[in-house]
Amino acid sequence: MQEQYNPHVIEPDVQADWEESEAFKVVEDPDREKFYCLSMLPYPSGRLHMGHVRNYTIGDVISRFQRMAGKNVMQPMGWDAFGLPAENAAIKHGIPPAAWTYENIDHMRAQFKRLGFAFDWSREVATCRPEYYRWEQLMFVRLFEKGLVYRKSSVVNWDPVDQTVLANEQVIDGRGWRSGAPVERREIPQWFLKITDYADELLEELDRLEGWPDAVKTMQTNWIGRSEGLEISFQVADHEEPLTVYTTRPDTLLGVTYMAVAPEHPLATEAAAKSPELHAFIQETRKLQASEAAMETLEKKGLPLGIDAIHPITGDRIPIWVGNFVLMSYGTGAVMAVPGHDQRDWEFATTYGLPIHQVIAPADGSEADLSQGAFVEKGVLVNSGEYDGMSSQEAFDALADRFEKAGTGQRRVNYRLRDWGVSRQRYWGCPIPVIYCDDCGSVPVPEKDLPVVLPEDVAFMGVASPIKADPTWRQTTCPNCGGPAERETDTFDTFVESSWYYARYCCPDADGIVDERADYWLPIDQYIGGIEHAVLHLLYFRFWHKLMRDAGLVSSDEPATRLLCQGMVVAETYYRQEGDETIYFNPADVDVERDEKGRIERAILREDGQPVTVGRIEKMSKSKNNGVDPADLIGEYGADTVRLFTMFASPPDQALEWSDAGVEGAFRFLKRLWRQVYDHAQGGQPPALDTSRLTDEQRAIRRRVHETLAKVGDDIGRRYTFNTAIAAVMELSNALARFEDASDQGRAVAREAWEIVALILSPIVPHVCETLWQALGHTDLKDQAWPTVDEDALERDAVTIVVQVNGKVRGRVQVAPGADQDTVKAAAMEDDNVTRFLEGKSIRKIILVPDKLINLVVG
RNA sequence: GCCGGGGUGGCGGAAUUGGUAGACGCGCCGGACUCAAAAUCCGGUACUGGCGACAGUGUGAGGGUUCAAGUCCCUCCCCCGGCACCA
Repeated sequence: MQEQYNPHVIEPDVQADWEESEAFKVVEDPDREKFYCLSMLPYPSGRLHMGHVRNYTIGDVISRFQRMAGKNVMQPMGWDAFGLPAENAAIKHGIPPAAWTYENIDHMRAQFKRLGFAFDWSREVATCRPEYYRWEQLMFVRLFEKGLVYRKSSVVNWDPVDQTVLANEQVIDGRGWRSGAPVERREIPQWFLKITDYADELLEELDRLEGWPDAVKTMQTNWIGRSEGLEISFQVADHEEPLTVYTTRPDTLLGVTYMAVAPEHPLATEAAAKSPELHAFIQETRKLQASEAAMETLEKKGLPLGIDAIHPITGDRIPIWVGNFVLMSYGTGAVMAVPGHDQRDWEFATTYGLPIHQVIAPADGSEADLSQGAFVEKGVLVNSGEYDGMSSQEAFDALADRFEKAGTGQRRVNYRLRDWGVSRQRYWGCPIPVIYCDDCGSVPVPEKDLPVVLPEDVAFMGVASPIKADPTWRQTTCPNCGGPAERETDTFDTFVESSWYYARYCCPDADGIVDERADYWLPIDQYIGGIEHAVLHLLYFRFWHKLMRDAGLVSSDEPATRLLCQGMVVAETYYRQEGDETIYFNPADVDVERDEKGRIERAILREDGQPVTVGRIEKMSKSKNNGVDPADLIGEYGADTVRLFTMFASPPDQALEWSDAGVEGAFRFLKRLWRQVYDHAQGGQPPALDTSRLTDEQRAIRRRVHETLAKVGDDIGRRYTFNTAIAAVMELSNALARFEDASDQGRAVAREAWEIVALILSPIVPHVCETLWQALGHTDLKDQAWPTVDEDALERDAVTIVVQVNGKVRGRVQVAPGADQDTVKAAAMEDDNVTRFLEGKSIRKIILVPDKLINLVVG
């Protein structure tokens, strides 16, 4: 053993050994309990960032712990390799997206290996390879045949200059990010998967996902947004077609004072033909962005169409308006408005001087002031003729019965969830396997003709997709009639690839979507990824699993039993304002000056010695220039230090604030630990531990060792609070530093302690622990089991009880464990400070929390 | 706008089921070692008052429940994530 801790020597050695012995390669073994630990696969952007390091370190710690707990652990890795950034790189630098992507994958794989993650690399997949995406095309074809796929028009952002569809993130302040041209809304035909067919199951099974965070389950519940309501048809004056709306509050029907339709609604189109003002308004709404956030925050505007609906109960004429906030693609493209009892309707009615009628009164008999805002709660009907006095629920039932009998309405369960649009008008994605024939329509590509391969050796001319720009790629013949036909040139949403990769890892060489090995490994025992995926990815992933189940490919209902959502990695920002421009400086180039209390006084750019402004703490990003390159850190401190700090700085589900000084601290701890074990090992092999012959001090330190062992096992194995596990080992290491006992049994106690430390820290810092373990006279820590707590070692002779008087701490007393109230009280009465606060008062009540606290309530 | 999460010393955080607020680490202050510096080691460090024992205050703001509240309830403020074509 070297005297100095040198990660750059030991880490490559340990990693070479893992590589040689294929230490983390696993095969199915029905006789052993399996554990499938999966971290969300990365997009190969080029270099690892700290978010990756955090995500995969968490997964690695859990994997290594479960391995020590005796499970057959699979931890695979792969690449979410299709996506927009590869196309951007191609457009900017002229490199084909495929070449750019493969280069990035090679670089990042090497970085992963340098971090010492226990991945089974034999299962690696890259989603941009035909041998991966062909199975996804096959799945689509089967869903097509099952009727779970359909094509309809939907809205996209259109850049009129670049003549291309823009992603929401490519629209900045309503303009295309490259062209700067105002973006338009455009409807184009696209493919959809019927996720709404599974809405009920996706909702109900959330209740059974006990290992998922409540936050995720709540967000998914709200996203699916199941509601029970009534679909009602309103006659339109001088029109044949009725106007159909859906409402969850039919009890407010008598309070309807206007209707609103989408700008694309046929009634709006009809009215606009006669009114230049309406025409101009509708044209204006085309410039709005397609995103929901943009729709919801825009100023609500509208104009009357000059067409009236007929109220189905009163027969009154109700004006129909066009509203910029109504979307044609949701529901029927029309809504009924009840300004008295819906806040958005109230605001619109107030702006445009539309009447506000109260039809619901508070159930408790109080008054609702509709001049201040809508009364949105349920209550008792008023001003509603024969329905007056009914509760909201009674009125719901009465009105639903009435409309169903009359055939002008029906009860309906509605979902906020919309079907999944999977078409993207981009090149670097999986081709959608459909052929268009003038005679046969949309025909799925026959299974024998799969995969439809995306050409990889392409050049970008401008921004257009090379397979759209190339007139020959799409030419084909119809598989049905043999006539000339064209291929679909759209590709899949990349969420499709990430919806089933976890199943492919189980059997990466299967000749089919998956084979029987999938059912050995699935469901995933622990899934780890960012909270930003709480809804979209995690819902599509659950949906696709059910599609595979219903196709007979897997037998479980849900893909993952336990989910951990890790927080972001954030860091300080430093900047200077130069005119309109904000220039950000990397924290590595800035020196911070502090006052004598450690508060930041100012920050200086090292390069020019001039001050920079200390900005707020933000997610690490290129734009804020506050990223830290993991490669640099590994080069300086080694992988173990980076892993240790990442796990120590905060609990996994919270934001992790980067701190260079904190990394130093982690490195210092490993150096100290190394030194302590080195000093101990210099003393040679101690005799066997004889627990019957220990001194009080030896027993005390041994109790701490086993307490720490129990706590760390609980923290890593159950609570996933790796930060407190590390803190506990640090405390133990501090205690062992003060334990200077060179006697035989003293050294035997220390030996046991250092062995346990090496074992329990090994999931987090595997390289240094492997080396220390060997220095303590063993071989191969990687095959060791998690140590067992010696319950006898945990026994105590005395406990400290906190003494409170009226809830304030006034003293502490030592008593035997399990002491009863009278004993504790008697001990407390001997404390001068306690009796001081009891003087002249009588004890009214005593509360004892056994072995912890006694509260004397006096008055 | 809607849905979800968060706010505790100078900083990251701990307090697991309503029971000692501030573990552990960073920073800072003081000391040892050194010709000196770095590294390392030792001690101190929520705030206010006090030599001290100790007392008072304190977990975003305000209110409430309780013997006891960082933790439960109500109102409000601020920050972060998501909002269906970023991944």
